[in-house]
Amino acid sequence: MAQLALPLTTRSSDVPNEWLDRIIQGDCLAVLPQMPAASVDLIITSPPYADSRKNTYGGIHPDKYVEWFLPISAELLRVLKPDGTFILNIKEKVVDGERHTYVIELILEMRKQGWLWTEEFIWHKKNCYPGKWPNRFRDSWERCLQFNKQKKFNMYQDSVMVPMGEWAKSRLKNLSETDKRRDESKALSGFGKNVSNWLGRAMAYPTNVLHLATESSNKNHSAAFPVELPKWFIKLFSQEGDLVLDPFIGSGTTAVAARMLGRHYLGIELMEEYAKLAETSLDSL
Amino acid sequence: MAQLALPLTTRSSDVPNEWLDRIIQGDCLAVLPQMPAASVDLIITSPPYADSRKNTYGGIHPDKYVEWFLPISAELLRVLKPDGTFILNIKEKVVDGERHTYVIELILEMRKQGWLWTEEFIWHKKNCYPGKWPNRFRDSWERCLQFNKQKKFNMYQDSVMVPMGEWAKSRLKNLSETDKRRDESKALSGFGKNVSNWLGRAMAYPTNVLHLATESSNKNHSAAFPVELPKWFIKLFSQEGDLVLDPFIGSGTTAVAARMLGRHYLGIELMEEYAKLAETSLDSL
DNA sequence: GTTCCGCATGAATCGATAG
DNA sequence: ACTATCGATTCATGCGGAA
Repeated sequence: MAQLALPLTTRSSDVPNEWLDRIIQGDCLAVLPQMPAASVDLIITSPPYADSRKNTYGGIHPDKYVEWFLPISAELLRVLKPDGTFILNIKEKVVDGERHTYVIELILEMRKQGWLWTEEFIWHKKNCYPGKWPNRFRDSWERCLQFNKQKKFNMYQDSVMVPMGEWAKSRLKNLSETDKRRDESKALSGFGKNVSNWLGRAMAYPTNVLHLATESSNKNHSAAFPVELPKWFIKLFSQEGDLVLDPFIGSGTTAVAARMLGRHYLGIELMEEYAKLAETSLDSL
Repeated sequence: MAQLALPLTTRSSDVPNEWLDRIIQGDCLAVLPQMPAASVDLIITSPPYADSRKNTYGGIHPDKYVEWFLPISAELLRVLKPDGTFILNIKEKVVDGERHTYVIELILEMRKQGWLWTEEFIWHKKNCYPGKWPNRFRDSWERCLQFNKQKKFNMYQDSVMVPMGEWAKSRLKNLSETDKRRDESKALSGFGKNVSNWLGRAMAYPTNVLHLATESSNKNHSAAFPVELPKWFIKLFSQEGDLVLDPFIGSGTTAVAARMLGRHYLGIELMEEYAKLAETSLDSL
């Protein structure tokens, strides 16, 4: 098991150590029922894609996807804290010339389980998979579905603010260098509320569209899910010391992101090969 | 009625003149049944959004949206040619803290009518509505759902190719995310305006994500969507002389786009005020 | 002519207030 | 309690006037 290397500022008080900072090799449907209820602050995962090829690992047939996932989402609902969030990264495959409906059917069924479908973020993959088809362009986006247990949940918007566009740029450009230095030092020393307010105007809250390139470096894992994606959601929906769960951790991206941000993690992975890969990724941090 | 001003190279041979290049004021559910079957090459529309407020025009209650739209989509299926395409621009509202499910329910019901859900394009609205809320970011995207009658349909991919020169160049530099997106959108929307600038550059096919700003200022009545949006789909799914239908034409954006591209149009609009506005827009072309 | 800057303007959403 | 209306919040864009 990977051991905790980076210091963490706080600990989730109500979760036994055995559920913290580990990669557990096994079927999440067998592991999750052993976890205490309401113990996880954030769940983020990218489950195996639907695949009609029979012999592919993790390939769930599109027609069976909803019934395969529902028992898992039921367990996730149980282990999530009331004010926690579940982010599901998913995209429907093209089957027989059509977008398959398993994702939208899953949303409807999860709502029946008690999940609230709070939001749908778009991950725009700037360097998407190349290719050309006669009746279709390259698919350059995926859904990041946000589910919650309650209308009130933890959200730390300030942690993901981004630089503003044109307006702030031109305003900042007009400041002389001295002004900038003076303002900066003022803000740092805690004085000059006006100035720090003003500097704060250079930052804006993001929208529900994320622009991230996929990572091509890691050829071992098929799902090219960039570490920036879980990092963004972890910053947005958890605090240091919180517990982040990924029931399909694959090569460990979510755990790496969590550790980099000082959060506890729990990763579950069915395939031994991937579970080992995840531990290796964590050890090299 | 608006008269045809720009020359058209060809004409749809099998559609009576009375259905060509007109804005018809009336309820599309009353007008469409009078149209010949299989007469339209492309349908593109942005129907009234769901709205729970009683006194708003066009406000369909979210819970009634699917049953309101299905009779219309049935007629659209009838009038569309077998190799034609239907583009539906739509987005779900937030109701009681959740994304409402009427859009995804509509997809499932339209498939039962015989529509194929071929693709889902994302329209990324660069200038989305401002605002701040404790549990939600600004919504900066809408769905453009593509439906077809057959797996084989007309698609003219070359007509929407984009230059990759500028985009590739900016990738090498360390531009901000906003700058990168701006360059990309400049390439998309600039096509057709400054074609000479792009001559000799490498061209690439676009993806299923469109970056376009909404048009707000200096228009008496705000156009629902930017004219570049219907233009893009009209170029992609029709040829000169084809017939483009918009059953909720509003201020006439789709008709303007069609005429600019040498396609026939038919616009239907319930509100007299908007129907007149659409004719005015067309006359000023 | 250019470039720069100020300003109004949105297919929104939440929370409080009022019936 | 439950529903309808209103005010506050917020930022990318493009126009028009000014340097």
